Amino acid sequence: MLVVEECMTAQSTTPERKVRKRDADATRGRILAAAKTEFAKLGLAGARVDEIAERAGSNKRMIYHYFGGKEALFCAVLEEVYLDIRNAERALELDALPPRDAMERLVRFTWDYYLANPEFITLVNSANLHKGKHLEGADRLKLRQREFVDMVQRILDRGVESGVFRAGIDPIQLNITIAAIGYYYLTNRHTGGILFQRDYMGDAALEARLAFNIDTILRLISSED
Amino acid sequence: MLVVEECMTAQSTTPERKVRKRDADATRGRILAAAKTEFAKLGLAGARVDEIAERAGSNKRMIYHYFGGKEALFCAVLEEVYLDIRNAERALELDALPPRDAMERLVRFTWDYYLANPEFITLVNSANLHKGKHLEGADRLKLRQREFVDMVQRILDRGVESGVFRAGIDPIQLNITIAAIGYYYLTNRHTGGILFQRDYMGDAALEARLAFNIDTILRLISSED
DNA sequence: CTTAAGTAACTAACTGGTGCGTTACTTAAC
DNA sequence: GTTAAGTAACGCACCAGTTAGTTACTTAAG
Repeated sequence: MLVVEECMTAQSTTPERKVRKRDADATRGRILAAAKTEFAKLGLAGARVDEIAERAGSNKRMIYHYFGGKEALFCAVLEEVYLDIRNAERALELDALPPRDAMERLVRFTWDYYLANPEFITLVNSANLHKGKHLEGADRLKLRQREFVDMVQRILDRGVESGVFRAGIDPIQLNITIAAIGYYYLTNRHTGGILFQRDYMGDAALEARLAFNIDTILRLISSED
Repeated sequence: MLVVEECMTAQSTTPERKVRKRDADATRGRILAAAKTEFAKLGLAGARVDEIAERAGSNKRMIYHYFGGKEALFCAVLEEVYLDIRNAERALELDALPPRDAMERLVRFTWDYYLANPEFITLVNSANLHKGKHLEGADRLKLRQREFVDMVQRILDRGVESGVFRAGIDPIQLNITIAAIGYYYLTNRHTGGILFQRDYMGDAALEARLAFNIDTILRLISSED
């Protein structure tokens, strides 16, 4: 009710105020993690700011304090998950491997990463539903992306030089294809499982799909059969 | 078309009440079409029932009358768009083509269909965000899906028999891969355009991608280079 | 008359965002 | 070292605008 009950009892009234030890970075981090989970599960429109606050063990006010609003929080989540995957790819150090091994390792890694981080896929889908506008300001990410394409280009060049790959393959098209064959299978795992009516996410099915993907990519780039 | 025939000034009392000529099927169809557009653009949670009603030139009560609710309407939209694509594939009559031509035609068709019907992709993404539960009752669709897989199997068999395809290719894996390489490119066109920083949806880019996709599939299934 | 199609007004619950006060920590003057 | 002033972190309660779903009613059609 709107009954005004102030003025009196100025001090010492508020009985059960839970106060957390202060740690700005930790709170910010918990909010970001909770937002990642929530946005991944329900999308931007479906996610609830109250729910994110509660999951974070914080409150709504802090979300607005640290991030400015729901959409800005979504931007922060998106940039984080994209940087995470690009950093993980970089950590593979594929330049140190023979070209064929490097490529197979990249296909395997991409698949494993999607499988271990399903939020990434749904978050990217949500970003694209909103025409990518939440990613437009992420300049650091664009740089990382370019570095990644360059790395794939180097692998291709080494493979052509050593005769195992054919020449003229566009690293971006290859990149997109490597991502596509894993991403599609996993992003559509629910509708796929229903429509194809066969084991879709069991160990055997996942193993078979990965093998098919590796085969697809190697046949695409190999210089001979 | 959406011609609205108003019964002008029927009784002089309520001055501006627009009354539509009665046509249950047409109204149902307009609601379904409006819902398709709206769900595709904003997702299940982002779509607004009021907006769908307005776009349909109808009102909210009719949505509850014909479909029962927002989620049931989403189910109806989903089943419709899936049946549409499966019917279009069937209409290709690929059984009448030589196996290599049939496969190339299927890759082209899949790409063209996604390009011409971008709602299909975002609707499928939304369905999967909700774990596919809105598709579970669509039994007619499961049958169509199986027929489609069988057709791809027949093409593969004919190709093996005539020596142009290698043996042992799983039609479902192939199917998924054909869809994947087109779907991924288009569903992630916004983030892809931003991150790769090059022409992504221009005519030249689309043509190049289609060519790459055809090449990928033919290399995957061909018996020789 | 009866039935089904159609419409507008309504409501209860929700939701993103804020106002405003409180508490912990830092800093600097004395 | 003590303390007062300043600042950032935090929390509760609330609002104003939505939103899915409903009720009550009107009207076309057979």
